[in-house]
Amino acid sequence: MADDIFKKLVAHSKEYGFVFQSSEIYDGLGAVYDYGQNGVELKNNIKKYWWDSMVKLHENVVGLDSAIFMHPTIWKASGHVDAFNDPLIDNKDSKKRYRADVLIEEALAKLEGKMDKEVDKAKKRFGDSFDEKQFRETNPRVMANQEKWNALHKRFADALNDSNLEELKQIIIDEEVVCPISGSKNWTDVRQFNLMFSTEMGSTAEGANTIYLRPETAQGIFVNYLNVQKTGRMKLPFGIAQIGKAFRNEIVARQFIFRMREFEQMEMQFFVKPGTELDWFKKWKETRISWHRALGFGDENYRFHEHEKLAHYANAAVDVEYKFPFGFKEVEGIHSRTNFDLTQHQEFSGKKIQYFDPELGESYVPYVVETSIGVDRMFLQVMAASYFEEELTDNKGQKDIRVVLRLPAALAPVKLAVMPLIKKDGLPEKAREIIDALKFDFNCMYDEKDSIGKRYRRMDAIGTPFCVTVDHQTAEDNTVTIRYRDTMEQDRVEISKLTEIMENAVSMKPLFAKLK
RNA sequence: GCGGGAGUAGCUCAGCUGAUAGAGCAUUAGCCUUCCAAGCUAAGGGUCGCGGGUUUGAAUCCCGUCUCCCGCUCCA
Repeated sequence: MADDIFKKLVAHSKEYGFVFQSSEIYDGLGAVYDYGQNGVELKNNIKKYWWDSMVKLHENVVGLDSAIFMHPTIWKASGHVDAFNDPLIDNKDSKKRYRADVLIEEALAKLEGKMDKEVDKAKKRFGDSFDEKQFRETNPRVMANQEKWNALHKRFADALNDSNLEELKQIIIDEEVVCPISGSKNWTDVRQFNLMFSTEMGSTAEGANTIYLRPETAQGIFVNYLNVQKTGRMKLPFGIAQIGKAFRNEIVARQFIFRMREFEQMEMQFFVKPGTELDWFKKWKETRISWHRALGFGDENYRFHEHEKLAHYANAAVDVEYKFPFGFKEVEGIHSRTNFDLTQHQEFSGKKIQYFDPELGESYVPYVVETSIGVDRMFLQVMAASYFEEELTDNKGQKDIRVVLRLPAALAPVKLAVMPLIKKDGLPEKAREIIDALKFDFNCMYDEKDSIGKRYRRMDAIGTPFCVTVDHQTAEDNTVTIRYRDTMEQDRVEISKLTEIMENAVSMKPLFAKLK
């Protein structure tokens, strides 16, 4: 049932130019998607709603746009390099997963065991006069094993050094390593499980450095903390907001645009005095939920999910979850990140990252409260919340399904469609005149093809909140009809009033008024 | 990653056990003019995901591969 709606939503997103699979004509690229002509408008509007609510509405929050490429040491400091960087291999029979390097180390240990056994035996035989070093260097069986060990060890070290995964697998095959559970040698390829994408910077092979595509935008804010604080003369508490792309090489990326390998984040890091972070955490929690609720998708569809297990950097964490067709899922996270990140960067960079508190007369590393929302998840949430299939009955008693995207007007990709009732008698020209007057302020669309009812439905499908129709009366008194997407009702209004009507209707101000 | 299902026109799908690729909607052009889809006429659009194999002949059978969906697993 719910699944059905989700499928329809995916199909609708494609059919009406919201979301396309990346590289579709080449069979697609896993978990990467493109935004189409309507999708990009909706996405931009979502970003604007967030950006303005953060940066414009808060005197002490400023923006930033940091680069995707960053110094590789940043990811050591943040913990991303060590956190998840192992060569893994699966046994196809037991379906158990092992670290390939550990399996090889065990093979090495086995050889060591063999040699030790020989040594022990000899020790017993010769007693006190036994010279272990000499024995090891002369006994043919020990020497053979030592040679094997040396060769294997070198091969292993080289493979690790070059991150040569094929070689690691070959070692496991050559050493006839078996799975302790299934006892089989039926292995998958060795895969490097690193959530970060890497690339080379520098055009010559010798001079090239491995750098990573950022797996989160937050670090770009932390490393610019001093720049912004000093040049902006910012006083604690203050925040830095950023919207940008991040990349994660997910093992399992699923559910349409919910979990993608390339995605966009809207993050705000709020720097506070140590000891006050939990109060601010609470405050931002309320602010953020009110931002979601202001869109009018129903308060009951949102809930908080408090984290019990906390990440290494956090002392409090909560998710804002929305009731998707496939269940309650996270759209935003609010985390109290303590002073972990700034302290780490202070250590790794050797630069002091502190704030001089004029009240206390002393310096400290600020604590951080983060709000982090996925643009793409938010996009999916808005689509899911707006998609309706309405059953209508026309005056002949015929049943009919109307697909309508009840997008908040401020977010709608197209704000206004202007169309001539029929495409002659000067009506098209008049319609274009109206568009020319409005197109700089509102995203408008012209349509003259097919019956007026059909054109209204097309606009419903992409969530256009208003349709203006030019008819024969327009030439007489300069009025048009304006038809509302949600009620399907219409009013007759003067052309000269359209700008004002539209301005009020598509403004984000009413949304902002509801924010805490 | 494992298991299951799927991939045929822009969308939704039909095409049974091998023999010249279909429908509805959508699109384009023309006619008609009518404020809530489905009026008339015509047209365009698919080497049936891709590669290989079996066969006189493959959308259909076999193998591989890619992508999507569901479940499990993994992870923040």
